[in-house]
Amino acid sequence: MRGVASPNSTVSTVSGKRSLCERDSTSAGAADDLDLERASSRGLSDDEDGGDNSRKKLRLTKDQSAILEDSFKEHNTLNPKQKLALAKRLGLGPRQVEVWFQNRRARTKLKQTEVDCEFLKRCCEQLTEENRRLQKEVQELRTLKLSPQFYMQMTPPTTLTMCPSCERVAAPPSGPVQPKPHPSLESRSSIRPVANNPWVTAAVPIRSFDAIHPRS
DNA sequence: GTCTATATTCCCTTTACCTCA
DNA sequence: CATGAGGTAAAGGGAATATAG
Repeated sequence: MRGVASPNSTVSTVSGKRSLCERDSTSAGAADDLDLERASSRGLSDDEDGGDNSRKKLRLTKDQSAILEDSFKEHNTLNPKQKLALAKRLGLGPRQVEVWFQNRRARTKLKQTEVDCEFLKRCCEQLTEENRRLQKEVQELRTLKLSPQFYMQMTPPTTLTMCPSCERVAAPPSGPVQPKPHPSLESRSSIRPVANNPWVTAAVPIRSFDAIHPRS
């Protein structure tokens, strides 16, 4: 929910939206020395100094940053009262405090996105490795099946029932145990029988992992 | 009860400034 | 000293929400 604060917001930030340029007088206090310091270090030219609408990049002091951080830890959004109190305490404008919180939330989000990204990357790596291992296993089994000895011992081909939507194999019809069918299959009749003949599957081209993911 | 205008806040993107290697 | 990269304060715009008339 947005705009939580607006109902009892008797305090308006002068021009409604934006304009930090017109900082309220309270902001002059603590940042005074800082501003002076910066002004001197930047060597402001005389012509743009006076009625400037140029941005002044304010660097928050360590104390200000620490207080803001503490406040952010408590609650990452502010209601108008809290904002005003904090602004007063810091000697900043309410809009500055608001903007700081917005930027802080953005930083938090960015960091979280990075963490999530790392996590997904690791998941992907693990799955890739698992896939590689399974491919190898399939290859080995196929080699085994192709040997004459295996062929002689083979039972007659059976059929599997596969769910057309999720492609899950339901159950071998002639198996000793009849597991419960896939729930979605109970009311469906479009069941596609899949041959379990080893020679049939061979017709499906199985690309090796390296073929799919060529390495440079 | 519905509509509309206004105010406020939020998020996202961009810009501008500052610091540091 | 100049410069480019990275960090971040601030601006601008759009969307959502609340409220008053």
